[in-house]
Amino acid sequence: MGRKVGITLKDVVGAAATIADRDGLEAASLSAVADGLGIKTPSMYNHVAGLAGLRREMALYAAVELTEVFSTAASSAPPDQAVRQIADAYRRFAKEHPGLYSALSPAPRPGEDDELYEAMAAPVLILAEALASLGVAADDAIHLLRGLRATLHGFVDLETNGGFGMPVDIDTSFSRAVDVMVSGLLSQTG
Amino acid sequence: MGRKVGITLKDVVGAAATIADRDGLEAASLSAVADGLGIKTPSMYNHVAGLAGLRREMALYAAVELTEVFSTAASSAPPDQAVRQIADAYRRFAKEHPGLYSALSPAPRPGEDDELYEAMAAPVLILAEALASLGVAADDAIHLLRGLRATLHGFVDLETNGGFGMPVDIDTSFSRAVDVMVSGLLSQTG
DNA sequence: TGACATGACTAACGAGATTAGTTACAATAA
DNA sequence: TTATTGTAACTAATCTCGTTAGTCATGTCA
Repeated sequence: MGRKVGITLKDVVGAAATIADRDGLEAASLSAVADGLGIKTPSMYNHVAGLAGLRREMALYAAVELTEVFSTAASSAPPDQAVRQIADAYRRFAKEHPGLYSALSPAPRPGEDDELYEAMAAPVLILAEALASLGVAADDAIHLLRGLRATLHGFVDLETNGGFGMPVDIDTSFSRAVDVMVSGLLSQTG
Repeated sequence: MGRKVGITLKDVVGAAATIADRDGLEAASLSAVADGLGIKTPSMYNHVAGLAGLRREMALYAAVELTEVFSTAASSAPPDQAVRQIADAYRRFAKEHPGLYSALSPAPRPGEDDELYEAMAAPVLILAEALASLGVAADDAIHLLRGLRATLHGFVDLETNGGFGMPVDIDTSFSRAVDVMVSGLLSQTG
């Protein structure tokens, strides 16, 4: 007993992410993750602050990953295509990592967890920059950013939770929704 | 013992909704609802099929309520204002009944629960009619309906889960998002 | 070499969901 | 009126999880 197995926080979050992406966030319980790592449930407390702590680490990891995904998408395209590239990357991330994606909600209240708050703000800032490069007026920026975020999040959330019943091509629906939102933004701001 | 208290399914769902709207869907556990009704947890099984059954009844109730809210909103305005009225009513419902609203997700897979499926389709149909009255082409109807649903759902979900950090007027953001989506729809379809 | 921090462990408890079996009451049929 | 039956409450017991407390082996470092 007491054998050190050499488990790192990365291992813990990785195992949790794997379970969550396969079976849903709820399935990534302390006991399931411990099982996956080959340790007993109470030993999880040597790595994370209980279930809430595990969820927090998953959210942090998800935010960092999403930031990188956004960053790659934004820089791999001409500025006028950045928003669309980010939108596609967002949806791809959510579909490939549904468990991690759902770990991003709810967001911490301001002042509750600054590190996580910053990490979750990062991808939003990248999207904001991409919008700015399209010529969105600074005055309207926050409103339009919110609208676009709502459309992106709402779409992938409905999609992964079975909200779209009709067997009509969903890729097309997404592309159209992003087009409507982006072109709508521009026509409003001139 | 064995006293009949005269609890109806309506009572059960009502008590669950009250708890869920106040403390979140998770808080509406079988034991918490039983407590609220003054009965023991196992007696809940005389009214609903376990926790999953309770959630299902809550979703059904929420869908019926939302349908009525949509119906009222759609008929209390000229056709060209119906979509906006529905959008506002949608957000109001989600903010007044956050627990019930979150009970609407996930949706049942087709064939899994026809009654619930139909009930949840009803408000979507009302929104579809309102869109049709704006002159959206039938060909595009499904894509555009999905886009609008995504924006509405994403907005209220982000709002209630603390996703909007900035202290900038959220009513305005919502109104702008709906405007963008609706006018975008129209310009795309000609 | 010995003290200490780390990270595993066992034991124990509480909350919640669930199942099985029991019982009181009300309505209805003989 | 009385016997029967269904409803809806109950207790008892079990399982899974999360959590805390306390223990112990191992590697590091003075």
